[in-house]
Amino acid sequence: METPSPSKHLPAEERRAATVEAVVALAAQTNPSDISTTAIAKHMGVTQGALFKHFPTKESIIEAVMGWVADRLLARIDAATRKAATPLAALEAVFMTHVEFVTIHPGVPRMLFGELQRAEMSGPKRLVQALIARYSERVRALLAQGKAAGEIRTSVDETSAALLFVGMVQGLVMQSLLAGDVRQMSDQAAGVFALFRDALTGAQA
Amino acid sequence: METPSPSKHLPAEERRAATVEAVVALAAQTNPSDISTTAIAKHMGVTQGALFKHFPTKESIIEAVMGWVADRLLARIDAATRKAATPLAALEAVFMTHVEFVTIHPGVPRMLFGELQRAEMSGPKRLVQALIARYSERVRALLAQGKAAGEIRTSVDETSAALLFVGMVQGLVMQSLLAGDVRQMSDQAAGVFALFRDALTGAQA
DNA sequence: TCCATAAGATAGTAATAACTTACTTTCTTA
DNA sequence: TAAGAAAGTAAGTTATTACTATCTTATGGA
Repeated sequence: METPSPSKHLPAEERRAATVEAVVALAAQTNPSDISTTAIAKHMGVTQGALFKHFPTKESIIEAVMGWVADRLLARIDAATRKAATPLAALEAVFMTHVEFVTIHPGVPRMLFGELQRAEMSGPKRLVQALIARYSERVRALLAQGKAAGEIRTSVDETSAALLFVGMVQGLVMQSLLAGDVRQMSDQAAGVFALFRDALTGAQA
Repeated sequence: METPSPSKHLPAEERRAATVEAVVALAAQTNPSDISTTAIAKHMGVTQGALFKHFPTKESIIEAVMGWVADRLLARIDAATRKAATPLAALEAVFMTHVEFVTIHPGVPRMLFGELQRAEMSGPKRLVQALIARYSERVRALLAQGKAAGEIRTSVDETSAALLFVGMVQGLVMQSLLAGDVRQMSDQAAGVFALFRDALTGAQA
């Protein structure tokens, strides 16, 4: 379970990074809401108190994790967008990239959702809201470009389509939770996106 | 916050029902994972220990809540199905009924999702899995009927469409969490379902 | 080589969790 | 109307939580 454990002492920056990765790894197996600081520390092969040499609070750890997620996910989908030939192809690439990301880090969507439904406005929650806002903005932009390029019907409501887009990911995540297995996601993703594309382009009966 | 409080002593059956309703009410405002037995009891105007006169464990309380949800939700969507003229109309009625249910009980989908991502196979989790299985089965049956009636393209993959269906609800729930307001859901629901219908029927460009 | 400091270990703290025990109040009914 | 059962209270228990104070060890530069 523990990391290969390089040396016992790590410079602060690396220890912080290792902490974030430990949380992401734990979230893949455990309910995010009962990831304790003790569990994080044990996963890193370090005592619990040591964590607080690098983070003032547990919340700041979660905040770092959310920042990590936002950076990585947005970078990936931006890269996917750049490589795509058309807006519609970009939407598909973004979707597949997102699904792949979730497949690699199955705990991430659970953590995002968990933070979102927190009642009080915490630092982590703010980061998640910002991430989703930026993500939706990109999806909407691609939808608009697709309309301009004549790839997408102009009658399509962009707000609804963007919501449907993120809903598809949520649906796949839920399905993987039901099956207790994350690998099938990629297969199902193609079929689901095909339906989405039909809705956008106007499918043939 | 507390219930109008009828009398201090309630027969066991009513107390159990009141407990379930208290949890559902609390989940609307609080993160389900930190609904304590103390909070439940306080919301009912009763001491914490009193709960354990009626439930052996906290898990059994959650289990009762999940049973309550399954009964009510399935009854509602079955009623909606019966009233609808065609399979496609039934799908829309089921969707709108589901959204309405979530609007009335905003904490319910959070609880379901929270139980689903529990690692160990608990009693509540089993009930949620059963609920979703039965729900998906109904959706799939309507899709098949729609195909037979010529309302839905035969090329539509039923598994993907069913997944998309539940994903739509998830997406709406996430959106309501972002907005911190559940009322807009019903409005957005119509637009999202319109896209879904386009995908099923083959929309006109 | 030695020492200042960064990083970690050990062993605490108070708060809160679910659950229990011993006792009391209310309701039912013979 | 009195007795027994059902329902509730008050005050505990143990375990776990995030966090901290004190002490030890490893690392890198002069």
